[in-house]
Amino acid sequence: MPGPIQAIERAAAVLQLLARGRLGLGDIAASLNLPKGTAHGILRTLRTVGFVEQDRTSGMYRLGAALLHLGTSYLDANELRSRAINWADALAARSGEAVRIGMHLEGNVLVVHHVFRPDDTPQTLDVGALLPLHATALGKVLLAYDATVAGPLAQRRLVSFTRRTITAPAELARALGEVRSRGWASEAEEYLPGEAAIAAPIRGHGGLVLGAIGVSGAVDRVFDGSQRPRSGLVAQVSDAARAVSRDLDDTG
Amino acid sequence: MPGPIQAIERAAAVLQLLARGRLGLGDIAASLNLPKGTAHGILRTLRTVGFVEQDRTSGMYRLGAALLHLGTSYLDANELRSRAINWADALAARSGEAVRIGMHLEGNVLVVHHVFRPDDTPQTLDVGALLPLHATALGKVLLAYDATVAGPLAQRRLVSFTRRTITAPAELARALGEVRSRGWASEAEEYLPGEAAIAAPIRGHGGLVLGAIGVSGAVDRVFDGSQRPRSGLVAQVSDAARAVSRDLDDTG
DNA sequence: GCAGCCGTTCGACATTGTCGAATCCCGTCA
DNA sequence: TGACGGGATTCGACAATGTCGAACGGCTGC
Repeated sequence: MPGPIQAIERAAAVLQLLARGRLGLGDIAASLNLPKGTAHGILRTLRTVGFVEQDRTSGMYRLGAALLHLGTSYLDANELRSRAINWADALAARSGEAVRIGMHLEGNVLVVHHVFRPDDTPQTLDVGALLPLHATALGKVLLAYDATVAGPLAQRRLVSFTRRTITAPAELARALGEVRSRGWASEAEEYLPGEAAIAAPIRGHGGLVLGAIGVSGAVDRVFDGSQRPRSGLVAQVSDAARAVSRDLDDTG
Repeated sequence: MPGPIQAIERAAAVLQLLARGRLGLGDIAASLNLPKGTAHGILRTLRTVGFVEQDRTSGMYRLGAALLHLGTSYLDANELRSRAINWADALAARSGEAVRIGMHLEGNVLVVHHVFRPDDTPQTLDVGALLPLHATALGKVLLAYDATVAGPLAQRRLVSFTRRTITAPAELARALGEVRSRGWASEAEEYLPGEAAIAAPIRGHGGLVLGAIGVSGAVDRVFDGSQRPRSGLVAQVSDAARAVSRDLDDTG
């Protein structure tokens, strides 16, 4: 494979950096080990195409509006998401909980679809959000079934979000074995206090795991009195996952 | 201003192209007047950074998942949106209609926020969608108040979406004058049959129009018996727009 | 009014991307 | 099965292009 184009790689790195928040030219140049002049040229170009905007007064750079449209255009073309939308709605209605669909992206779970819990409480849409692999039910499913996901994670430190986050690699490995044997994953207060989740794998052509679908909600609704995921919810999630997989296999 | 970086400009053009749908290498090269080899190098680079994906079997290219995260990261940093969220919720609750907030992007209205109509009917989120300037209430507001928006549009043909879409430049100019004198814009079945909308400008520092906020819904709910926008709704929208503007001015 | 910081410009250099032809791969049709 | 065709991909020589670091200019806060 011949070499990638340097300027484009650098521009992408700049965008990834800015996704974490607005930065000044100096910070950007320093983070990427680039001369200020070079970084400025990249920024200037990204600004002309609308991928980056600059604060008039402070001079700081932030992401631009054109990226929003590109991001949502990705969603429209996403096979997994478009197939899963109907099943996700049904799952949310039946389970009474919020439903999310996730895929692997560079050591994270990328949320590609989100159906609000069917009640009137205000909720924030987290389509496009990145979640940790090891602390969410969606992520555990991806880790358990996709070798290309699990490999890179071995290098990374398992960061702790709550007291119950799994941070020991051995313990995570055991949990993933359990996921594989049961065919679904769960999580209680490992990422957000008071929140629990259940997820199952979505499979494509030859059983290949493409993503995960799951419900999440208050821990006392998702888990029963004996600290276990409610079996009714588990069945609903598993059924939905199988339905999406069948859908993908039929037409894909 | 020194020249922008060619490779990055081209990469951006490729992404904009792919936002319209998946394409083969040949199509991309032809559309951009590039040799296939050059286009391939750009695509290969965009693939390594996750901005583009390629179909294993057909070889076709489509946008990549990394863009989704960038797009939503833009939303998090967007001042206008974050200020307006609370007011948009309130407007939706009071009016009983869907609320959208739009900004100008390259001759279109970019939807940066969307609150569903507060009932149980299924609705699709169109944050990130691009709407026409001349056929929507949000767009008319932007056209009426922002010279940098109106200028470029003069060159473009006014495409027709329904029988009621304004396609004559003179008629549009008259309508925009009316918008300026009233302080708000409306639209009935000019974009989607059965749909009507009302919108008002959101202003920043020195009265500069940054975007627009408005409601949209069934034409017989938004308009009254005599084909005019319901005055109650107009007042609600105008109030919301003023509230957001004040919010922006206070802290911006 | 001075010092330091930060974004921006500039021009010489050679690294880097560009180009178009040649190659490979795969699905299709004879 | 074998030849065809359309597509993606590779390759290497060329020079156009991006890179670099130093110098500039405007701003803020001492």
